[in-house]
Amino acid sequence: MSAQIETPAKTGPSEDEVLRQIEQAVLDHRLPPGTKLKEVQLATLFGVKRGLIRKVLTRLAHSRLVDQTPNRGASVAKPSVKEGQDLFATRRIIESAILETLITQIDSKIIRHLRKLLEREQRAYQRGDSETALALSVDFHRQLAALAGNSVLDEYLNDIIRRTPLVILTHLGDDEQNRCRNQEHAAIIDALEQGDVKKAVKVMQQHLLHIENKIQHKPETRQADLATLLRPQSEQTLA
Amino acid sequence: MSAQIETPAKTGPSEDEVLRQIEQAVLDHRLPPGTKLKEVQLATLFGVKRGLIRKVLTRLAHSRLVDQTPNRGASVAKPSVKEGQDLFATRRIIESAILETLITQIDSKIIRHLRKLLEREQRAYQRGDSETALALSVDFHRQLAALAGNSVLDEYLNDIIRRTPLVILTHLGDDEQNRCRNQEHAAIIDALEQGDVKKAVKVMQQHLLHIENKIQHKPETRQADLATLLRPQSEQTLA
DNA sequence: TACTAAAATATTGTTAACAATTTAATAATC
DNA sequence: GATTATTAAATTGTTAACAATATTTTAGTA
Repeated sequence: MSAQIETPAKTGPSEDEVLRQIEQAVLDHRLPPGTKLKEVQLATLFGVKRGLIRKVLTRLAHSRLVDQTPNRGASVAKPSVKEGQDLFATRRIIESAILETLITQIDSKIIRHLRKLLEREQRAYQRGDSETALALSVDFHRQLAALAGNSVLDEYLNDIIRRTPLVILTHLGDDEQNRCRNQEHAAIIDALEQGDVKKAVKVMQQHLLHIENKIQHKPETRQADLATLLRPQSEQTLA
Repeated sequence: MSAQIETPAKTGPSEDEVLRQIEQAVLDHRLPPGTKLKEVQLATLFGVKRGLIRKVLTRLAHSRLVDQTPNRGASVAKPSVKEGQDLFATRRIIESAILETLITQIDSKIIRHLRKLLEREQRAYQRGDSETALALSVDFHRQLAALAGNSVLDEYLNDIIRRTPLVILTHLGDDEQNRCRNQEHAAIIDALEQGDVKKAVKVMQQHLLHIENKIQHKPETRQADLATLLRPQSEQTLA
């Protein structure tokens, strides 16, 4: 392989790409709540200008993933207990509505699609790949929202999903116990297949309450290394 | 009073103030969908720098109140029929959930507060002040959301409320017929007072469906210019 | 006139330099 | 040593100048 002498004017990632990568890092628990997001550091890390980062941070703050204080910069948001409770309560409402919307258009193809996703999730879990398992369990909820076909509900659920890790890490800690149990995902698929919405909704409610009920007072939080952002790009395999 | 010779370095409105004013203008039907939002024009209008406006437009686009196309600037969003339907369907879900949350904490004080608001709305309507009437009827829904006490539900309802005029003006037109009927607001208060959530929810559903059902195929005032039609594949921002 | 091409204008996008502020480091005082 | 001042460094915030692109106007041609 030949050495590259001249720097080839590498064009960095776009604004949306940077945004997505930071969102993904939060989702993957690589960026814990409270992490300071310094502009020059991010700019060099992503290979973009500071102005780009600045704009992205503004957008992230607008959707409450980031806290911005004048003259003191941005950091990954740390939702209050109240906000966490409200978020989960709303999540139950939205996810129930998604199931009720989805049931009207369930067919065997959708069921197969969901089972396939679930299978991958289970396999990842069984082989101890908890990182992939987490991503796939998030995907399960996302797929339900997308399949329901209501773009606004989809939008809102995705907003909630992005903010959920912040609540869990702030108030519960990064523990296997605080994640989706995939046998409940299985039960939801079963109920959908049977056309039993009420049951599907009930399981979903319990599924979410399982975590929600734990939200009380916080344990600890530490500052994370921004360089973890360089590691990532683990392709979140999405069908 | 002495004449002021020197220009006193008037400090313009803040970023948030500019944002709110534009949002309010949309809410008041003063800024119809499709209106071009030119940066310098807005900057001089508000007495701020262009950079400020630029940031505000980014935020407005992030919450789908504004459409932004690279190199062609921003304009007030024109939601599609599909988006309009999804928005209204979601609104029914959210407002119902708000009523169900609110009912657990209803007391005579809240009822009095709502009736007072309703009275002002009715008076404004009766004296032909349709601008105030519109604002107050919006306030009715907003107050319900605020009183329910779930900050995320509140956030989402406000998001929907801000986007609703865009749907109505794009697909129905600025007509008295396409507004809240305040006798239905009255019926909702009555049901809440009686502690009858089911009835309150039912009235709310009808209330919203009254407008929602009209959304069909657009009377489309859009003058299709050839340049836009010939432009290859506008990038669809996927949620 | 109707159409095309070219120039002029207007508008958005980007950048680097600088200002303002906060944070960290060092020195001074008790 | 602990606490407060003082200085230095780092970080965020702002701006004006310029570049890139789009739009309008004008001129040219059949």
